[in-house]
Amino acid sequence: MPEFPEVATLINWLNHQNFFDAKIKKIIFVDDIVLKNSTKKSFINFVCGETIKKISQIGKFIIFHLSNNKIIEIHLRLEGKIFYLLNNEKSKFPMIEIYLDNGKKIVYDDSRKFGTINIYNNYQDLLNSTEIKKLGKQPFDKTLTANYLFNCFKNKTQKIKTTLLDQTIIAGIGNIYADETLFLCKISPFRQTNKVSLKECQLIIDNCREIMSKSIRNKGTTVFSYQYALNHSGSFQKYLKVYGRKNLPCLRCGSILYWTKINGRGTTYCKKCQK
DNA sequence: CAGTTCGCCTGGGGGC
DNA sequence: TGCCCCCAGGCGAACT
Repeated sequence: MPEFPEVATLINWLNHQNFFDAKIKKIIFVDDIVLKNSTKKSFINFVCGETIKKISQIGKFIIFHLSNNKIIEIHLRLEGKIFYLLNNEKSKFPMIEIYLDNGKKIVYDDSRKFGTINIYNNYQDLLNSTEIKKLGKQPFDKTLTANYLFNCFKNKTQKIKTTLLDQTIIAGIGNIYADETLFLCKISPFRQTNKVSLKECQLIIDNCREIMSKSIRNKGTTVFSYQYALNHSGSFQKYLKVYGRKNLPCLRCGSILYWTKINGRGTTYCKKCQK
């Protein structure tokens, strides 16, 4: 599932494609369920005739900046993908195909239909939107500090695993990087959030950044069907220490890794190493 | 109000 | 080989 490093990889890839002067010509919908604040008709009216200027990231959100300051905001959720294809190429589960006047198309592909797409008249409207406004710090934001985290954590009694997935605190951590970060920090996913020390807050930030940087260098983690482009997958799964390794020996102490559900999320951890 | 559970959705993997 | 069941999970809504 795309988390911060996978979204960053995708955006980096897209920004290296050459569609920035091409005009959007027509849109074909297979399914419009991902459109949240527009209809097929208003979406078509909004984007047709525009060009894409650049693509940026906020947490797990992908931001398409169009001509005339228009914005398309995409969240891939679990299985969403964005492909840049020749007109005669086909992805597996296309939902929206955006045809450009250069013989190619941008395809939003999503087998589970969980993704979301919103449109905004300008960047400020995007920043004022409920889903963006409530986001916390991004992983590499300089203002993400131990003190900030400690302050967010101090009144929380829920398990730290749940808190790390809370996008209003750190925007971009998902299930894989939450488990990996806690393992590196030697913190049990069951630990009550307000029992995490200031020192451990710094550890969480450092380890989270380290894993995410390494993941981005490896073009993300491929589990299930993640691809950042058609037939291009990441390879960070090779370096995962706990996620997907249930019942395998801990790479630090050798004891068997446990798997459980915390707030409905699969969680793999080492009972011995993580306190 | 904080914390937890539910439901959205469907391909694919496991069991038989 | 085919069929059934159920799991995967981000996040908003509903619930406790």
